[in-house]
Amino acid sequence: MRDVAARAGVSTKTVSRVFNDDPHVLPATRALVEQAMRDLNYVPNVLATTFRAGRASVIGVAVPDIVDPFFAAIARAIEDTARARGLSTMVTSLGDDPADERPAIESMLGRQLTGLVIAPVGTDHSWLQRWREHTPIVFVDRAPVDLETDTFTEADESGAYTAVEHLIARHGHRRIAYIGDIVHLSTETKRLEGWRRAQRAAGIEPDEALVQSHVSDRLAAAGALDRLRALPDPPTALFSANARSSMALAHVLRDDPVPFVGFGDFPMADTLAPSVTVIDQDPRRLGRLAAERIFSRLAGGAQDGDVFTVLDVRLVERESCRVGRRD
Amino acid sequence: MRDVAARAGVSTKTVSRVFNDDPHVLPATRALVEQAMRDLNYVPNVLATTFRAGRASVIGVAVPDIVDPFFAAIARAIEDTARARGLSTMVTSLGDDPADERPAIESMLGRQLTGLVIAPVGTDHSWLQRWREHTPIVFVDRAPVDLETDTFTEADESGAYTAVEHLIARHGHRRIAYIGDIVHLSTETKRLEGWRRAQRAAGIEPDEALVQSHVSDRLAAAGALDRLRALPDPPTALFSANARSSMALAHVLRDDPVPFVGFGDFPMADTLAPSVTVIDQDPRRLGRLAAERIFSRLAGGAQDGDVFTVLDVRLVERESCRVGRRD
DNA sequence: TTGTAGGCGTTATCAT
DNA sequence: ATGATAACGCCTACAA
Repeated sequence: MRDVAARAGVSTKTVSRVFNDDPHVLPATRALVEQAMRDLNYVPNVLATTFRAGRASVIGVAVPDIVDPFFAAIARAIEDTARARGLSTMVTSLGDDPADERPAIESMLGRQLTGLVIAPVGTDHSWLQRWREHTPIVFVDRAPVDLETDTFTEADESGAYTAVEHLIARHGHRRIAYIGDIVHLSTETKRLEGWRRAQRAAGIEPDEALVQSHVSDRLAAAGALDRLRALPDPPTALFSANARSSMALAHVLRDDPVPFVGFGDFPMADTLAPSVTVIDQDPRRLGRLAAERIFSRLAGGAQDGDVFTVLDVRLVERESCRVGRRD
Repeated sequence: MRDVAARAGVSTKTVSRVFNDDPHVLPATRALVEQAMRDLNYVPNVLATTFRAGRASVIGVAVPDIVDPFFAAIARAIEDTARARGLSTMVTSLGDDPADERPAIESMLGRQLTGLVIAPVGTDHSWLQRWREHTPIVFVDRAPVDLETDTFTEADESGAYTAVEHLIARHGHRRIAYIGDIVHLSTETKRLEGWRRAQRAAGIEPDEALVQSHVSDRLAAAGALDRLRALPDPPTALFSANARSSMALAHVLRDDPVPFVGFGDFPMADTLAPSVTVIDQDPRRLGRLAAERIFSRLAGGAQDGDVFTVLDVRLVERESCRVGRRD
């Protein structure tokens, strides 16, 4: 910048002004500076600007796993929204272990981000309270534990209700298993509640023996199915509480289908045979809303307190809910 | 930091030393400073450190689309490798338009990254030359155009050869269509070469009428199939040159299967009916090697010039290559 | 072992 | 409309 200033015969401040489109620069001066910038192909030092501003023009995104298309879609939507405002995006995959969450997130927060979007895996978020003074923090998909902050989730309870109610009312099932993964997540507890409520509404007392959790891969899915089938009164249909479990189940059920509805769409769900009936979420919308919330906070939208927004979901009926019954 | 120094009754430099584990600090002094840091819960300003160092402790990742599991796996591997060394990762999705590539990448490079990994979509990369002086740049999956730099690709030509040779030698096909997407990518041109060579090796003259490109979604896949079927001598088998095309094709062929091998595994490929025979790549390995190359450059590994590494691929035989013939 | 001085590149403030 | 000065927080070089 100094070189540019020298070449144009002005001060560095004027160069700075030209760069920031400050109107208080004579057109002639501006042209001179711009020419000098071109000659030296000057690139402003973002690091210095950032340092001066005390804030990185970066939105942080912390999700369980960027390889999961659901979270990738959220990240992509945040990225697109951020880029439209000239910000970049920094991504972290948190992994499966709740204990790794805090250091991973704190290392992002230490960078003085413009904002942070979290889809958590942890069991406590009270430690985030002190960071909130510096950085807008928004939770997506999963609610925080022991912390109040902006949160965007999907209609977990009513979506699960819809799925289970569909199996009961439309397909006549009375024994419906619940297949889930990480029990402490708000998504899972809500969906389990929906599973219970749909049954009670139909006069069925939920049988906790039909609840299988920690189904995160195909092996676990096969194990869960074995346990269910060994029951004195085995289920005639399945409700899978998340896409990861659904994908594992779909594979295990490939040659021996069981009526089945999953929470969350996933790649090729509509191409499998049978195609999988799902509760469809909208991860892009989730990501966009989360990013926009950060910007509205920055613009002073903190006045209205924390928002807790629940997005609608809808049943996408395909084939898996009506495959021939077993037994 | 000033506050900590004041509270501990030392200079800021000593605080700095404590933070950086400088051995030249008396244990007593160290304890004093650490106590003060705790009291004030001091967090060092990464922005300032970064600025001072002139380099952000960040690895950039530019891929066509982070929602694509193949690129997400590359990004995840880079992230894991980077994090093991205390670096963060910044991700950009480049999108489909080659014209958007340069500004997207330059906005990352302006941040003085530690290194940048690119899976490009563009048609020219000569402009990257001048950035290379400041930042190690590594290409993955796809080779750069008009630029020499470290590159990690897969065995595109021989992988395609293997796939097509399998359809010819094992399944007796002589009319095998090529279904691809973006023609100018090195991956696609190499795979097309492999498609040609496998046929010539079997005494078949490749028929360019069997080449369909721009198959990026289901609609395009259906159109390509229609055109192929309208041929006087339609193909009896298909080779899909990338996972995106394969997923689209698998959907369109769902109720009317055609013998089919795809380049690149994809989610649920082994669960579809028929399950899809693919050439399996290893995106995690690609990502890890790319990240490690950046670190070895930083450590002075530039001496050995640019590397151009080609990773092996292997055929994963499933069902789709041997479904009943159409004709 | 500890402290002082100075500068990284940019921009806000206050003059002119 | 333009410029001089100082400051952001940290760390290197050097001095004590």
